Amino acid sequence: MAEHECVRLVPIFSELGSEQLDTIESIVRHHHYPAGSTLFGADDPLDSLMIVANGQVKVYQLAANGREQLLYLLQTGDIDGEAALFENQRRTSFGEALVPTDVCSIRRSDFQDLMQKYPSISINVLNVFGKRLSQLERQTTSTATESVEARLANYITETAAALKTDTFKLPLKKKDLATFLGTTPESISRKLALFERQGLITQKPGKVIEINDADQLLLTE
Amino acid sequence: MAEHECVRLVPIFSELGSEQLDTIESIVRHHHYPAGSTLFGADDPLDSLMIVANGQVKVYQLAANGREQLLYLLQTGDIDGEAALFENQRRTSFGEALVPTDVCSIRRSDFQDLMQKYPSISINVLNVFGKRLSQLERQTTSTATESVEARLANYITETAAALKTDTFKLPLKKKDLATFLGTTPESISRKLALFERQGLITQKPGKVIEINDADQLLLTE
DNA sequence: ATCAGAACTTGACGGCCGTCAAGAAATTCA
DNA sequence: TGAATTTCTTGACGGCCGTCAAGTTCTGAT
Repeated sequence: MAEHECVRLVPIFSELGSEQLDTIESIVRHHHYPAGSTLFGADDPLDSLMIVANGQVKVYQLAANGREQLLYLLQTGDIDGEAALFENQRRTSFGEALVPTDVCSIRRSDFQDLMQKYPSISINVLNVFGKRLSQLERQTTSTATESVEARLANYITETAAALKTDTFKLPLKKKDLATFLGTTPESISRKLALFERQGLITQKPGKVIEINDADQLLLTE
Repeated sequence: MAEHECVRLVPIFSELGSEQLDTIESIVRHHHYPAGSTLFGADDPLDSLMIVANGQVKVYQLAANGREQLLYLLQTGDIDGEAALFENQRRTSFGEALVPTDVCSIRRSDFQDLMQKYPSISINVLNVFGKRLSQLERQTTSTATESVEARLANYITETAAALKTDTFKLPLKKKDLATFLGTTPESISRKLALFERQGLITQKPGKVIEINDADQLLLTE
């Protein structure tokens, strides 16, 4: 892995010059996790900011009743760790590598120093947090007020829109998708079968979905 | 209303000196809203950071199906406006004054200048956002995976814990509480009656609730 | 204090969807 | 490639809870 790879790839450091990136690189720690492993505790304490240098990470939260909820699917370049930024914040979520994943971490105190020194970093982090807040607000509203059918229809059209294609492969297993949408794998199977019967989508082998009628899909209640 | 009242009362400006607060005060705009009015559009554009100087504000979001979801209940000193901080962010939520409320607002560009000049502000805002993110993560998980009964029990114990008392008045009408918890007023009535029958709480006139068995309440599934 | 309107409670009913189970399909690993 | 394991699908069933309705209590304005 080339040096600087990780810090140069993260949007939150985008305004910084080469020397400043070198400084940051010197305080960053590198880690590698095989697919399926848990990024948590171990040699990576909870009070660090994590940067996904390469790979994919699922971020879960555990509910009181033992169920888990998929909160985020982090991609290369994404960061995680609200917990890294403040004291007295108990982390209740945990990450799991979906594929072999490289991660860089910066300790809380180091990162706070950086933010003091380079205000642009804080502002960039604020942007990230703001987007995440908006996303979570929509997700909360959605799971609280809409049917499973509507949530799934919405997820499909949003994913297609993000990928700018009508035919795409679901990036998650049904079980993960279920915990993300606040439902069960069985319900997802059923609803997809329903959409297909209605002619709204076509299911192909390998979790591939083709959208036939995006407009009608969005009208699903 | 005394000058400086609003900027001096907000935690995000807590590290600043008196002169700096004067500077900020000069770019702040003051507003007053009677109880029940909507803080939105009108003379207050969407691209401002809002500070609740005095009063209470409900922040709602509208779902695709027309239902509304109560996201936050802002108190004096709280801020709102992720939307204020980035471009290209469509606001989907709206605020409503619960009681007569004073609000100060700072325009996005002004606030961004402030953050560049005084890094402590960004860091304080990050703290606020981080807490809000954590709260929303828990709320999402809760509405997605737990029963109405468990969510209500949890809300009651949390509210009591926050107020450090076992007897307290519900701060919201049942309808608002319902949209906050992702349920209906009828279900809340029923579940409270159930808790009372189980001896876990006692309901008194005026939306006052007394908790008799907090431990058992938390075990509700 | 009185009264109108809002908020709340309670019952009956029905549908959505979660659970359990069993068989089919797909993926992984040797 | 072939077998073992995981994932997925489909059916049957039941319970939670949302909806509608009607009666009651609460609240606030005159």
